[in-house]
Amino acid sequence: MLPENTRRSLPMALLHAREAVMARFRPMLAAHDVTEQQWRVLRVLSEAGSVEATELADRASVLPPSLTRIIKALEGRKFITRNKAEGDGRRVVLTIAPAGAALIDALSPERRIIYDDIERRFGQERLEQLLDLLESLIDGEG
Amino acid sequence: MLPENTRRSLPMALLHAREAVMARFRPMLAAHDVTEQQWRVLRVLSEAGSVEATELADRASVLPPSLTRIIKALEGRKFITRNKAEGDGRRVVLTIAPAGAALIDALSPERRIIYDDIERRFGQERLEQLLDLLESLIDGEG
DNA sequence: TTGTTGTAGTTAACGCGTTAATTACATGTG
DNA sequence: CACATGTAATTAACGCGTTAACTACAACAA
Repeated sequence: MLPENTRRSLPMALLHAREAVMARFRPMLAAHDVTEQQWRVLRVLSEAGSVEATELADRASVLPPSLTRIIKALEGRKFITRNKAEGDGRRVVLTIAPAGAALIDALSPERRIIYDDIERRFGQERLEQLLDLLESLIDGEG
Repeated sequence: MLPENTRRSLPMALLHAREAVMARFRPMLAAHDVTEQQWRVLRVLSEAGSVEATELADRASVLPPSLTRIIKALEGRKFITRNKAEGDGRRVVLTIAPAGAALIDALSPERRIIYDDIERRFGQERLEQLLDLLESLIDGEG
């Protein structure tokens, strides 16, 4: 059956929900001149150290063409470094730089506050339930 | 508490879930040379007939600058018509045109099949549950 | 070695999201 | 009326998503 109104349309609901959540994080990122996608890339590198471009794109949920642009931007600001992989001239290895790690650290407290606030307002149990459903939807449809 | 991995990060989960769902609809829209946003605008106009730009942007979840571009594209293909509101020269009134209505009708059967398939695979009860949680998240955070 | 096939990244083109600035018109105040 | 303020829509600028095309390098076979 077709959704009779957009509010009960799954794609629309997912879009709005994401907008609502990201609205809380956007000001923080904007204040440090980092886009949402750049932030995801930095976080992955921060957790993993050095990662090859393909794996980085996958883990940060960014498409290869976007990653190319993001790398340029982050490298220009000395947040990351870029090197060719030894043994395979096609591959590129990205590594977090001190300035990038510093940015992650600087934003962590604020991130935690926002996360905690969402969890408190929405309810921890329902948040887990929502994450379970989303995870299942992703696996079932992906 | 900060999510320890991206899979349990709410923004990331919402992004992936939406990607997974939209992947089912994208080929249909691409086959008719309509973007996701153009499709949303058309659907709103199809349901409501004539709508002013501001309300249309709101109901289709599109920002005003995007709507301006979308209107140009849809008007160029004679899917909609654009007129100034009588009594207020600033406002713009959009109306669905026959070609636009025809596109909606042409895609409806396929839409239904996709929706039904998602509902069947994910489970109708869990779908309702997910929509409830999303709605609540939107209201609580928006 | 040469040619083919495959893979990793990049570039290009187009559309949308986002924010800020701008234009056109409306409304209110003096 | 003139002026300031407010509102609707557009334009501009920049970045990302998406797809396709392209470059560079690797692997393999003849």
